[in-house]
Amino acid sequence: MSDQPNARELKKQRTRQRILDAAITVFAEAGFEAASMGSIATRAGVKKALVQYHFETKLNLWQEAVDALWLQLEVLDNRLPTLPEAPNAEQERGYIREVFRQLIRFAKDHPAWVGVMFREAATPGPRLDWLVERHLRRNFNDGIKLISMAQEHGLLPPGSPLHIIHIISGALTYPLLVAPLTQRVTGVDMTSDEELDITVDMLMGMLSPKS
Amino acid sequence: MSDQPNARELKKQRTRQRILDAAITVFAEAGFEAASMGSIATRAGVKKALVQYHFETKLNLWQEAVDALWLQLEVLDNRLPTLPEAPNAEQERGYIREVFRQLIRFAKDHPAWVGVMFREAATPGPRLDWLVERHLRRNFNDGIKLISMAQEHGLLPPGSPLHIIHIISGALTYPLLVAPLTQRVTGVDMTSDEELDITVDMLMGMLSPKS
DNA sequence: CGTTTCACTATGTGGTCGTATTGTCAAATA
DNA sequence: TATTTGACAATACGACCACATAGTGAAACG
Repeated sequence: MSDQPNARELKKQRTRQRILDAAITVFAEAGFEAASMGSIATRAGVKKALVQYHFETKLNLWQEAVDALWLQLEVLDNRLPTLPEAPNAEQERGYIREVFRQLIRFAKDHPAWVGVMFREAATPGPRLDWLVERHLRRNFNDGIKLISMAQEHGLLPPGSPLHIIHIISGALTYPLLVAPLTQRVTGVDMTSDEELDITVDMLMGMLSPKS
Repeated sequence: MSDQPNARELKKQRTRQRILDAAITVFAEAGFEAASMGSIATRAGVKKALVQYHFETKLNLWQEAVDALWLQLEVLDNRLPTLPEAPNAEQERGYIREVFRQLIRFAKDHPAWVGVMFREAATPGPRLDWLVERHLRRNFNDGIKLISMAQEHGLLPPGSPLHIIHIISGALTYPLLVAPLTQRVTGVDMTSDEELDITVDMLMGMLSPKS
């Protein structure tokens, strides 16, 4: 057969990946409409026609870029701690805190993920439909499951998991989203590890068992 | 002089306002780059050249649209309750709760405001610079002042007002931002008054005095 | 080593973008 | 009523867009 690592095939895959990386960045920064095949090509250091050659259409490039982006989520999954079998209260709080820390750090380390996520989530349309069926529904269900489990362990206050996940997600991602604004107004970089930890600690304090 | 309500001048101002309203909507939905003078003209029911005639450039139209949008904030200011002189604990909690409710309801009733806000806040650039100096710095300082005051009254937990305002803002606006996504995944409309109230109550519970 | 394959390039097309120029015609003015 | 004004329209321009087509040249292959 022909799956020996051809020098030709290898180079092809490398350029493909270069284009994909550039596409992820540009799509996240500019949004689908404002991003252009030309700017993606330039950022990847290739000719515009080559992007078209490898990915046919802009929509197809976007979908493949999104898939590549979501692949990185598996890295996050592997970083998330697992709750010990018979944990004490101390261990439980440490667990949920660590989950929050990993979540917000992942979001910080993958601004493209946050960018794409928010740009598409805010606008109904075929791209959101595709994204929901392809990735987001599963992500969402996983999140709900995590919240429910944490509630059963008394780690989170009771109440609708749907609303809790919105509040937590908002509290964790908002500082990253508007970081350019905050930076401009206050000079503080809310994406630094120190500020992120403060945010997590504050949220933990708010979510702490029974007032 | 000439400020009697000319029939000519009156019609002019009416078309100007029509264009401005259309611009607000389109800019909020599509973002600056993806919004086009043509689509704004079409939505306003006028010819594209007329938009150019009234507002010269796209950037200028955007700035005037943003100014018109921020004018609506004054309505919010008037709706916000004032804290009684010597309030008891009950009144104080009612006060902060009402502030949250008015904030989230304003955001719901003015999706264009939220749209513009987030699209620009997330992307550094000259438009964000302009927006900060023109409106956001003042809005931000007002917010910080409100948080600090609430803290002094024991209405909010102690800690950096900067982080608290981020958490609260995120918790309140995130559900609205990703509402199209949530709707698509769960069928629940997080922008309905009932769901908004649940969110506010839950946030109030988290922020309640001393755990 | 001659032939074929294909990653990549040069060039083109129809469309839309923001912007500029010129024309038109009814209302305001004197 | 004769003239001027100005809100609005018609048209054009160069730039850029996504996408299409016809090469080209070096690596792969028989």
